[in-house]
Amino acid sequence: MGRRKSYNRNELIAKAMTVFREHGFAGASADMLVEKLGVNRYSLYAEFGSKQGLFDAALERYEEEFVGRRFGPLERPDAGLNEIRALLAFYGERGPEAAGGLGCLLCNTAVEFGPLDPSGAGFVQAYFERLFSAFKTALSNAKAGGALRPGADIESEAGFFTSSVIGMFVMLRAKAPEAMLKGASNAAIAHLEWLRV
Amino acid sequence: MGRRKSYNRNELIAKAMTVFREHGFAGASADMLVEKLGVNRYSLYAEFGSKQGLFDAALERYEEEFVGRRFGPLERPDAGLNEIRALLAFYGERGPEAAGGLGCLLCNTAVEFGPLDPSGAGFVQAYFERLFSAFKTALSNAKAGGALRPGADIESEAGFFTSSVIGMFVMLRAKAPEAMLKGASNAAIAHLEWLRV
DNA sequence: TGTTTTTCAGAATGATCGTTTAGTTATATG
DNA sequence: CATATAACTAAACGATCATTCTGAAAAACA
Repeated sequence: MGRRKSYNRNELIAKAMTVFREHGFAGASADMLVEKLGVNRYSLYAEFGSKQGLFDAALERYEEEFVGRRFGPLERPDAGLNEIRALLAFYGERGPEAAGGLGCLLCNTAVEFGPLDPSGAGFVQAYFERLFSAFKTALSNAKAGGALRPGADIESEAGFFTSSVIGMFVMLRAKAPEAMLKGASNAAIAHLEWLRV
Repeated sequence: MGRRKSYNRNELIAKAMTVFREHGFAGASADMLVEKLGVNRYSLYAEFGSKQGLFDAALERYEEEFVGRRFGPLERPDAGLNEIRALLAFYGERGPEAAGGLGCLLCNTAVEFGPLDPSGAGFVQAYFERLFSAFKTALSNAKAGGALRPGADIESEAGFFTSSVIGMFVMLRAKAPEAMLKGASNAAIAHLEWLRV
């Protein structure tokens, strides 16, 4: 039995999420990670194998925590239009100071890497599918309960809401003017209310 | 009078746009730029001063050509809902194979740099303002001509359409499933038609 | 033809990159 | 207390980075 670890893996991943969210994968150097995570580089490589390995762990954690927290409510069997509305309102109310220009890590990664998937883990595609599916689930529930306007195309509406929230993530990331963000959320909510019968 | 240039500045910028669009700023090395632009590195630095200078020229060109081409129609004094519809249809019909997973250079840059503006030229903020303003112009024209549903909040709708197209740019960039993209465009168009009287 | 000027081709510079290494330190066990 | 083991510290490694430099080549002019 040798020297005990003076770091906690989960804490490292949590800090890494913030660094990668702010700087991207390419913009976050190993030196920066060492400094901001407060751990020596030997332990970083021992624990995660590589910078890419740490990045993958951060993406996975982000999916579980952040995406799960925000989109989980839409995935519940009893989810409906109210859950969608709460989500849209949440993002619209945040304003440019919220999350300090970080945006969504998975959305940022989608843009940074484009169609490439260096680790082959498919985090970005899974993310898109999850958002799309969450909206479809909630809309389908609303339809089954007779709460959705007849003739509403669930596939289209789900794609629409997915692209709306992704657009909001980009605006949050780049600290776009607040009027744009609030407008985006308000109009999306108005459209949602129109869908409701 | 000495040796003549064997490169054309405008051609270099056009090629640079594609390289930066695909790889981002950080992901495009000087070696890569030299190779793909077909020019020697001395000329590159002589012409643009730095990699950042070339990048800025690419952003400016992109704004003029691509953003101008797509959003220019919305900025015309006679622009209305038809121009918005054509724009949404254009992006929705492209599919994941279009533009080879490139997305929109300015949108990609917004995500890559977040709130930072290394060159201080404000290209990203100007881009957001332009998109927002273009939608506002077209919607205002429609309202003035009595073609817009009474009570429609132009600021909200403009923010909404801005976030929708930005969301589509991210989907195009990351080659998201085609159903999501088509759905996003179709629902946005349906919403636009609902706004029309 | 020689000279001057500009661009090209390739190498070099100093710094940074991701990752590994070697010596030291801290811990548990016998 | 001595030993073995694991983590820490700091440096090093080989490669890449953006930018500059140097000699060669190409062009126009006298």
